[in-house]
Amino acid sequence: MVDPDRVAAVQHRLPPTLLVEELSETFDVLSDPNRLRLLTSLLEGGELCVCDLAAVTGMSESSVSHALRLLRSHRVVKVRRDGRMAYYSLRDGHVRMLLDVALEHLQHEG
Amino acid sequence: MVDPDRVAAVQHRLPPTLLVEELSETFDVLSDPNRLRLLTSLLEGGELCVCDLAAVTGMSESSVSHALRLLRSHRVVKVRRDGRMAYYSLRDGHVRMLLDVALEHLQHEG
DNA sequence: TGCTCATCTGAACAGACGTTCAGAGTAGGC
DNA sequence: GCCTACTCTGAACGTCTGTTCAGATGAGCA
Repeated sequence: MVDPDRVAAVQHRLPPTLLVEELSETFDVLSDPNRLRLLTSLLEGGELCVCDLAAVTGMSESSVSHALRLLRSHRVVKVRRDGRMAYYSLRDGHVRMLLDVALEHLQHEG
Repeated sequence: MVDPDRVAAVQHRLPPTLLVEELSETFDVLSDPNRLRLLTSLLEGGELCVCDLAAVTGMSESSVSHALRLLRSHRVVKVRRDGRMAYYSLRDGHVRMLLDVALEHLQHEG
């Protein structure tokens, strides 16, 4: 260890373990290409059913359903049931913000 | 398929495959608790060497080195060499923005 | 030249992840 | 009732990932 004082100071200002893990789970949800395609589809389409999401993204309907379940459990998307149909949409605007900032980062990467 | 017109319209407005994959990689970098701890340490500490980062986060120095390599390859952190020491710091402000938006999302989750 | 320390690296192992597959549940049309 | 269509689910399989371990590199110092 080189600078014990700074180590102790930084350590005290770290976020609690639980929060760090929740943050990592949030980013994990966005770390899959197919899930990102589902979310951008909902960004453009507003509200779409499972079978249409499968058609847009080229995924199987089963895979879409699994993915949407994960997104739902993290409160990223919400579902509206109508008969046998299930219409999914984004739950709030944070997804778009996260995508925008990440896009900016990529552009500044060179 | 329920709404072929909308499916085609949304499909045309999806980002290209390569971009989606780069986006998912960016979020993947942030999807690990230990890597997040390293980044928040750098947010607080400004510039820290590998051994101090290991002390702050409780990780092994080998694990820290592996993680920093990944962060470096994605242009999230940069390194300044001074003799046998390696001092790491954040490369730009996007990390803080991403963390802030994700935190906001968690608070609105309920 | 030797020795120590900070960092880096590759291999290997255990655990997590996303897909496919097969099947169940349910609503609507006939 | 019967059949079809949309959605959901659990198990299983291959893949990816993060850690540990052992060792290599390179800089500083005597």
